[in-house]
Amino acid sequence: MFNNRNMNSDSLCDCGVIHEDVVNRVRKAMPDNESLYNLANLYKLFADNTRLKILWALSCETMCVCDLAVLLGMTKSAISHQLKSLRLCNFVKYEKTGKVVYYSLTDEHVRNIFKIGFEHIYTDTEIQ
Amino acid sequence: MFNNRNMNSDSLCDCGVIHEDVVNRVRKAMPDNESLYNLANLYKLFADNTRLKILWALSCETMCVCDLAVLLGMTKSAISHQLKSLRLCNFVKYEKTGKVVYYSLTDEHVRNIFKIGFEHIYTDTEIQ
DNA sequence: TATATAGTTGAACACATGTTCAACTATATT
DNA sequence: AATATAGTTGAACATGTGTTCAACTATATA
Repeated sequence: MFNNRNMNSDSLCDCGVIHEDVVNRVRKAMPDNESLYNLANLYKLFADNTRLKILWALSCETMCVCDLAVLLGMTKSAISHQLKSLRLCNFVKYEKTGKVVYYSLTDEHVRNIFKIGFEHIYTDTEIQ
Repeated sequence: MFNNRNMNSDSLCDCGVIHEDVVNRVRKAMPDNESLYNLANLYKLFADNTRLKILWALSCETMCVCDLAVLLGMTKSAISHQLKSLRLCNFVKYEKTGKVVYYSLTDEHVRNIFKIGFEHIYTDTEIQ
């Protein structure tokens, strides 16, 4: 996770600029590279089936690692690795009680992102 | 893009269920696999730096492939490949005028998704 | 103290994917 | 008709990344 591909910033490009004014205006309007990098990393967390299911499950109820493993039919190890990514980005928090670690969502952001995502899916493709 | 990893659905898991009632409730509340799969694919489009920049640029102005290539310092080929993915998911539309192909956003969904994303980034990490 | 279970971790592996390259189409210009 | 430019496409390549496996820690129980 969280790796950039090489962006070749001092760029010789294989084309003449068609609309230099447009390019200049947009260049000024673009967020800085760090913000865009962080934003891409945020979406990466939702871009994997396993993590997406974990997030959805936690948006329903607090669950321990075993619960999630059984729900998704995967090993505790696989789940734990993904939970680590989600923890590092502040999407989930956890609480240890005896041997069991309970995970839950940190805040409402995840639910909001789900909502917006579903809106797109169900607006233009099937159904409509 | 758009490949699923093996989900091992008829699962022997290496753990006993801790809270079977929780698992059952959540299982019922989960969207069907196809919806989650589509949702993950949607977020994948935002999860790459190049595509993210293209989308942001197009959220500012209509641009041709050359404009985008110069803006991002990449080859037309690289840009074109990414635009194809964005087209297939109905995020961008295009119009050909002579030799030039102009791309723009299909609707407001992209801007909405950006907005929600930035909200998360600037709420819990840096700043405050 | 010995054993069992919940969970984490790092390395290895296999697969997914973004970029490059070369060849191609389509339109415009000479 | 020949040439130049905008853009697309498929294959090859290199890199990124999710899962597995084995070893480990921590807590609870016998």
